[in-house]
Amino acid sequence: MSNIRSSGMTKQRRAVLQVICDSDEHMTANEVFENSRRILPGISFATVYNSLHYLKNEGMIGEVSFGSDAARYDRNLTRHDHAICSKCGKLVDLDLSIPSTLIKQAAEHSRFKPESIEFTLRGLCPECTRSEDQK
Amino acid sequence: MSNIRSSGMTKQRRAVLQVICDSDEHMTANEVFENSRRILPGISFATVYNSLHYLKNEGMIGEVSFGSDAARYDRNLTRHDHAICSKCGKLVDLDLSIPSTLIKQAAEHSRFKPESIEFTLRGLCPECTRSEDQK
DNA sequence: GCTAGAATTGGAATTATTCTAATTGCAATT
DNA sequence: AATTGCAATTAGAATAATTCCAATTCTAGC
Repeated sequence: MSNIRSSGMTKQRRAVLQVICDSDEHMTANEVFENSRRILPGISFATVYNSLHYLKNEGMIGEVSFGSDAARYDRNLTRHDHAICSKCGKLVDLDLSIPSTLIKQAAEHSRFKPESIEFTLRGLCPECTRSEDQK
Repeated sequence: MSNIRSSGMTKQRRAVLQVICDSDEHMTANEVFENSRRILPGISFATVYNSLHYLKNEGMIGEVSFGSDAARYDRNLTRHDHAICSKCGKLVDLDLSIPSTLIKQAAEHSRFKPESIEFTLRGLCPECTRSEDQK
């Protein structure tokens, strides 16, 4: 039962979910913790992690990560892609239409049973491109 | 100068590079450290990280990461894609031909200056698919 | 209401990564 | 060829990220 009223939905988990749903950002676990404390002052870091894992498993939030930085969590559940700046680390969402032939190709090559697919562009964000040009 | 003989190529960095080039795996920093110690017993963990970052910047090794696990490093420098098992975490390389229209689309949407692109398939690996079926 | 078992929490421990003071090595100068 | 000053590199120590597991809280059956 992945409903907001389902039994597993404790007040801690609801607080974590609310924090993520109220933000446009891709937050780190630490940022989620800081914000969750405002709603539920006694919540522990471990519980935030438990909640993030739970909510991810229930399909209520998404997790992304790049390089060796901390993982990030967001409310965007629809399939989407990412662009990440190789200089400042800025992460933005993209909506691309991935050809079904590409998915088929990937599934065949890997012999995996596909669940989801994702495309990542690495490059310079507009701000960093500008500052590179000035050099 | 990203040459194996360039001045920045210290014995520590050479050891780290050798470890990665001698392995088929996508190793964590910890695994690289363990193996580097065999070549250069006194090397520190921090130096392994420094070396990994240096080698990555020089384009001599690749870094990938998924979810909140540790980042992984590999020798495969050619552009390639990944499939990751959502159950056991197994990571395999894929070679897909990404249509140039997709790259253009991504660059336009994000307004980023593209450097590299990557496609990720999440799903069940053949082994996990089999064990799921048996349930 | 009581009890056993399952689910959840959070303090403590572990693991991953970065910071920065100390060291090393190079190149210009004597 | 030794000396100096500077920049690059190293690695111990600190910090940050994540997980473990004992204690606690729920829940269902009696």
